[in-house]
Amino acid sequence: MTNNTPVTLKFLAEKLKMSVSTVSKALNNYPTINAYTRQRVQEMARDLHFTPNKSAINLKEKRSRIIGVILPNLLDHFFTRSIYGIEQFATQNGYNVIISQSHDELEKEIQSANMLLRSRVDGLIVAISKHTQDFAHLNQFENIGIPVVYYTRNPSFNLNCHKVLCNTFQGCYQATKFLIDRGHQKIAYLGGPKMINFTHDRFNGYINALKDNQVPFSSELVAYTDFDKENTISAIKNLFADPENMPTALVAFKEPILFDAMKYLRSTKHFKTNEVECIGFGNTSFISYLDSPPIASIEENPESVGENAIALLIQLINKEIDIHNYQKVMVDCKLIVHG
Amino acid sequence: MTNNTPVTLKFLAEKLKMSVSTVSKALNNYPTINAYTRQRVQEMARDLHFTPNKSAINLKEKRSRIIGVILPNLLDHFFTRSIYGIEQFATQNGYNVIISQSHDELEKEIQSANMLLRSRVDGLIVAISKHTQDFAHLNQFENIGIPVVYYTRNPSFNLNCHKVLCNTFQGCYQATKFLIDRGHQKIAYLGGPKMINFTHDRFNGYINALKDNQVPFSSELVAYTDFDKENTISAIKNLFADPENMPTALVAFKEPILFDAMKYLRSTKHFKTNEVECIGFGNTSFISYLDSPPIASIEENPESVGENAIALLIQLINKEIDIHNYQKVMVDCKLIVHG
DNA sequence: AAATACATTTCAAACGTTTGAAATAATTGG
DNA sequence: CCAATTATTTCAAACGTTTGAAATGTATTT
Repeated sequence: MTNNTPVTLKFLAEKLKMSVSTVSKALNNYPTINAYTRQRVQEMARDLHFTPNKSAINLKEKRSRIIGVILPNLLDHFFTRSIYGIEQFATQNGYNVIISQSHDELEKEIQSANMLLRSRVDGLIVAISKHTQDFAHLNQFENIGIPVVYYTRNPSFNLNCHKVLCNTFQGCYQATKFLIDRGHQKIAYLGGPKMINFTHDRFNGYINALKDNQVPFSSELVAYTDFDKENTISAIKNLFADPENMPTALVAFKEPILFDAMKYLRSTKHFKTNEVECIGFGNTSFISYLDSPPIASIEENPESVGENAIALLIQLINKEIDIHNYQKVMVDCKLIVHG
Repeated sequence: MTNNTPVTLKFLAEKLKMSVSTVSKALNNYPTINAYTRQRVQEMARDLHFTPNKSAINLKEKRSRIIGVILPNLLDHFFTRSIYGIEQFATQNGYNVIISQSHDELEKEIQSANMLLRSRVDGLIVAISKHTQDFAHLNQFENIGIPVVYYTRNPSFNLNCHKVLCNTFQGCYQATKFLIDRGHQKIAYLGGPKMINFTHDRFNGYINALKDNQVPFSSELVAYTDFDKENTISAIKNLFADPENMPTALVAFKEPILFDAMKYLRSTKHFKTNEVECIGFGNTSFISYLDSPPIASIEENPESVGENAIALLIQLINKEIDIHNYQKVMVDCKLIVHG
């Protein structure tokens, strides 16, 4: 059953007793090929299950129709959802996607970059690891004309790159404003790792919402954590340390962290009265199953961020935008108020 | 800054005034190449950022070092976790992974398959769509010698394929046994769509656990649903219809469905007394945030399923196992009891 | 000094495809 | 019926790499 001579153009040509170029042109519907010939070739190709060899075509055409994606982790909900958008858009436009996880390690990110460079991807989408300070492994791509789009996590100090970002400032501003409008004056802010660039954008959204609405700012209402539960709890303890001056609301930089915080608060007497209204970034689908859900979520639209990233990348590949005409695309967040 | 003449072997050869083959062999550490020459070549390659063109190598070596993965959906937690395992294992073994979503549609699955076939993937891992009855688009691969491994979702009636599956029978048996051991005699079973093959394996696990422990089976304790919330609730209503004969425990085929069920039950008086103990397949990380979590979860080890699939695939690619010597690998589930 | 052995480099073909130029065949017009 | 047109097919080079065979260069032996 297994056919061991591969069905190539040459093989078809021999079967049909014509030249390789005729076969090739017939399959590609060249107008100079006689209609009857074309039909014969296409029939034979179908019958023998001819499949053009992409490696050969890539070599000839100097492109791969493959887009590389490097991201920290495939378990993070944000990235999973963005990949969903990227893959879908890519397929619609005739591209394949190769995904590579850096596990938030620089060394693995470099390996992934080199692997994708060898594979001659037509473009690269990357969410950098939290340790990435040096960009040589990523700049290689642009140096040989392969466009790179940074999404979400990006080099904050380096302006010379294409970026697609959540408008996390706007999201945080909106959430804070929402809480202010509900009458809160003591809104705590629980920020994320300071090495991730958008941590600061979010903080600015918070600050600006306070300022624009004449709510006094207090540094005692601000704490930072990372993804570790212990750190989150100790941050929360600090925020809620002074019984005279308890926050009545909380904005947190990511929902899983918020859930840890809320779980802890619920375990203390303060929260039982339900006076702390919480909002986090994410909009996890599981929220509907929580007994005491956050009052709202900041939906970051990861699918849309992914789609915008690949849409921009494809424009760069097609040279509809010059590779050095650096773009910055912002995708707005949306405040989702729960039940 | 942008270098427009690509750095190829030929380019290096001209720079170094030697032949292309010397350069190639020097870079590949051929012992016949003089040590000094090798060093000169490797230095020049490094300085000029030479990157071998994989398309050319693929064409020459008749392989791509790419593995294709087709799965229904990148939002399903099971698949996301399995991809995590697949990608990691692939990278460690020098393979890239191209992922393609079928969105549970046959038409899209066929498109994905054809795309991956053209890309000349070295092997294919596939979780079929729930509508896949005909396998022509997947059989193409084996017909030209490209191995295919089915994972999780697989053609139940077709024995002639490689399979890697969760031992969902064992998982369901274990869960049911656990509930019996806790004293339950009326254990309800909420099954999934009947067109997914392992639905029946799970049911058999349930049935066998009952039988082996002399717990009477009643068909009134069994209902089926799909992923739709309304269907789940109406199934639950049926299961808990008779106040004289209420189940005291529940095994559900997937956690999100279980959560819908539990939420509904909680909204009725019966559940407030907490007499219904629930277990579902999945072990979602969010369980720790639920106020009334399931008593246990059936961990399906998706990463391990993914890893087993790709490990088998690589053995098939390397012809360590004959492509027609069809393998069936079972990955055990583990019952996780929640604190 | 010729013969032999060994080290090193180069040649040339191949992988499967595309494509402009050249060749050939078929058709038309005068 | 020959020249001019047009239609159709084939040639040949190219994409970047690998690799066995052939060629060249150098050193050793007699």
